[in-house]
This record gives sequence, C-alpha cells and structure tokens, in this order.
Amino acid sequence: MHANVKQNVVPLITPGLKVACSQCNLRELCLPFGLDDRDMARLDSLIGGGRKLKRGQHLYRAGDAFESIFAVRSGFFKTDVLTEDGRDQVTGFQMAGEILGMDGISTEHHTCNAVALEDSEVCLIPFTELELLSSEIHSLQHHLHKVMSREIVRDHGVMMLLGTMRAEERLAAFLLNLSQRFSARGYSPSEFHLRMTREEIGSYLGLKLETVSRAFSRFQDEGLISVQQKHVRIVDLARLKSLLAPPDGRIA
Amino acid sequence: MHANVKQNVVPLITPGLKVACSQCNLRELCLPFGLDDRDMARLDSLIGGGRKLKRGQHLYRAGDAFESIFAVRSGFFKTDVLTEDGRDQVTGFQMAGEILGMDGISTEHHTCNAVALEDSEVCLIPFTELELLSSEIHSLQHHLHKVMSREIVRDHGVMMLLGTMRAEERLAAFLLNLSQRFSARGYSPSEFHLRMTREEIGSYLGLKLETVSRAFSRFQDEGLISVQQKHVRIVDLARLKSLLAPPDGRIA
DNA sequence: GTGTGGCATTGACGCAGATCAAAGGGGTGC
DNA sequence: GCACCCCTTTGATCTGCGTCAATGCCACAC
Repeated sequence: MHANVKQNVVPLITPGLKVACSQCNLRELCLPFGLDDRDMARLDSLIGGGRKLKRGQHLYRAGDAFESIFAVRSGFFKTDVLTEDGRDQVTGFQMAGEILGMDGISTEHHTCNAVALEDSEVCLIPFTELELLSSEIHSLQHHLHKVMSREIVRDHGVMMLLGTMRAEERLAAFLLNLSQRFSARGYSPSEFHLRMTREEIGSYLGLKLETVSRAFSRFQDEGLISVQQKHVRIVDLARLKSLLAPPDGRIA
Repeated sequence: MHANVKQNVVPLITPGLKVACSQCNLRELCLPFGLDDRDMARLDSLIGGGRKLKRGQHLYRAGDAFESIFAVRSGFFKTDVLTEDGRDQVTGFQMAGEILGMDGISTEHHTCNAVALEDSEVCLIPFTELELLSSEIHSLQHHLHKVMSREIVRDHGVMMLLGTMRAEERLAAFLLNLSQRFSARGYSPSEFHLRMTREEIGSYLGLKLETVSRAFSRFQDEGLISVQQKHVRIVDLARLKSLLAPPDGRIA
C-alpha cells in the first residue's frame, strides 16, 4: 500500500472502502433504520462509497459546497462553528452511526467544520440522490426527517445545558451522554477514552479548559469517576446522575 | 360573534380562517417558497385550516402527539423546553412566516412547548400529508429540508451565543436578530415592541432577568438604543453591531 | 529509546453576573 | 375607568468561573 497520502491532503473517495448498508452492523443506528431488504439494496446503490480520514483532517469546512451528508462508519468527529470575529464553538461530537453535514442543506454550503478526532471512516450519501430515492421510499423519507428532527431536539438539549446548568452539572451531563451513546454501540458505558481535549470539551460546554479540568478532578476526589488524562471510568453512576437534579431538589 | 371560548380551552380548527398559500403575503418567507402556481395550489389543498390563539395559550405542549407542523400567520410565539428537574429554557421566538413544531417529528411527540406571546394565528400543516405531497413535488421536498436545516443552523448560532458571549454581547445579538427579522417582514428594523418579558429574554440568552434589564439600561445610557418597557428603538445600529466584535479586536 | 511539544493540572486572584432586596410603574382584566 | 398585580428597574453584596501563571506529564515522531 502506498504511503504517499499526506495528512493535510483531502483524500479522494475510496470506492473499495464501500460497505453495503445491508451488511453494516450500524444500520439500526443509522439512516437505513426501518428499511426492508429491497429498499436497503436501493439505498446501498446510491451510497457513494467511503472516505477515510486521519486524525485532525477536515471532513468538510464552513463554506464548502454542500453535496453530501455523511454517516460515520468508525471513528470520532467534532463539529464547530467559527465567526468572523474569532469566536469558536464546538457544536457536537459524532460517533459511529451518526449523521454529519445536515447544516449544509439550507444554504447549499456547509456552515460549520467537521474534523476527525481520530482516524475515521465515513459513508458519503449524495444528497440530491437521497432526496430522489426518499421520494420513492416513504419510510426512508420519514426516517430522514426523523434524523433531522432528532438533531434539532439534541440542539435544544445543548441550549438547556448552556443556558441553565453550572459547570459540574454540564460536565456530568456530558459524561452521561457519552456513556449512553457508547453503551448503545456495544461499548462499556462505564469506561471509555475521550477523543477530545479539555479545551474542546470546554468549548462544547461553554466553559474554559481549566474549569473542565477542575471539575474532572473534583469528580474524582468525590469518588464519582476515575480519570487519568483521556481515560474515564464512571465509578458511581447514580451519584453522577443525581448531580443533574436541581439545587433545591424541588419537584415541580 | 360568540365570546364563549375560554382562554384556557384549546380552540378547535377554524376552517373559515383558512387563507390560501397562493394568496398569502408571507409565502416568500414560508413553506411555499419556490413553488409554481400549480404546486402551490396542491399545497393549499392540504393545509388543514387555521387556528387562532389568544395570548398565553399553548399551541402545543411537550408530550402532545405530533401530527402537524405549524406556520405562523400572525402574532408571536415562544418555544421552551422544561426538564423534570424544573429547569426551563426558552429555545426560540417565532414570528410570521416561521415554522413551528419540527421538534416533534423524531419521537412522534412534541418535545417542547409553544406558547403564543400575543393573539396569533397559525396554519396547520398535517405532516403525513406534507410528506406525501413532498414526495411528488421535488421543490417542496427540498424546501422542507432547507427549513429544517435552517433550524439546525439557527440552533448552532444560539449555542455560539450561549457558549462564547458575555451578557451585553448576547443582548446586542438578540436585538440585531429581531431587527433583521422585523425588517424582512416589512416592519421597521429600528423600532419595535418586544412581545416577551425580561425573564423570557433572559431564559433565551442564558441570563437572569436583572442582568437583561441592566444591559438594556446600559445600552440606553450609552445612546445605543432607547428603551421604555417593551418598546425599543435602535438609535445607533453601527455601534450596536460593533459590540459583537471580539474583546481585543483581533482579526483571526 | 529518547526528546519534544502539546495537553493537563493546580494555585492565586479578580470580575461578571447571580442573588437578595425593595420600590415604582404600566398594562390588563374586570 | 379603576384597581391590582405582574413586570421592570435599581442597589448592595456574594460567588462561580474566568484569567493569569507555573509546573508536570504523556503521547507521538523520529
């Protein structure tokens, strides 16, 4: 295998990488959810192939023309927006089975950046062709709408977090969310590696990296988690969850 | 006209209220955007009629079964999420031509509350029928996707605001956003009535109502705006915009 | 294996915004 | 038209997180 692909060069589509949706163990988490065999085969036929990314590579950048959405096959991504005045906000972290790029539909250009946080693979789903197929397969159309709606609901959850929670509550919510998503993918819900830096966590949670680090340390001191650099083990799940209760424990 | 509709009773659909999309002066801002006459007539035929709401009434509540999305014909709404632990976050304010309810698609149940902040009217758009029609009219399908994508992009903007801005920057961004949206609807960009309370603004911006009030007062003291209760006039638009520049004026 | 630079941790201090409190005004409902 | 209550404003004080700073560690490249 040639090793002449530089890390800062965007790799071309790799047709050999293609794995049929029907053979994919992520299909229940991903776009094909709910399709029967025949329709899944039709979806297979439009998936444009895969693309591999090294850690640090951009899947797309704000301003890029929108052509496809992407399904994460393996690896880990972050998305972030940056404004002309230099602000930078991480808007999400995406793992296997999750869909990236729907921000680009509205303006025909991507409005955020998507970066691989570890070596990753995605499936390309050409959007025009997806719309065409989804007008023929009702369950595909409806599931696409659900995926977009789920993204909206997720964003509302982040707004809630950013608008109403204190630092330790935010970090607890973040860890519980990761735990639940790893669990849904067959990984341990209680022990995992963070793929992102303290600064990226901080950006996502609206905190400074020092505050994130201190919150990690505090959680460890209190026996809620065990943390060493990027390795996290949740020791007391119940107590971690209880941090999300309101300060005064009121019921309504 | 009978006056026996209590404010806390959800009004039934009012077929007489129906106004055809083709006759609606909001069509360029709303779902019919980009449709030709024939397709607009087909969209007309599925719009389920209108619904009037008094100030304070809920259009839908979290947990309600999802059946329709709604287009605001007139008036003003807020949407908010509340968690079981009592947190409350306003996720948006919606005005004429904007679409409400897309949060409900993913789970078949609404995940937030939508409340009229003044007497308002909406068009009901039954979602199953909309999907059916959009599978026949490609431009309608694509525009629906754009509307959903735009909501995602808008949410990213709010995350940016909540995650990176200080109080006065948030309020400036909020006022500029309202100004721009009023302007797009033919109203004055520089003078308008706020339909929401300081507390609702604060919830949306992740601030306490006192902080919002103080920021308003400060803006007035500095000659940026003139504000009296809910009436706002933007006096120095350029300087208001300049508040969104980064603290140190750095370029990259 | 070793060197290096990005990443993480921890401490001291300051400040923006939260909290607590009180008073006044205007819109709303009767 | 009137009264009441919610909304808003403003002040004083407190505090959680940001900022600044220094040290240490680990992962990665060579």
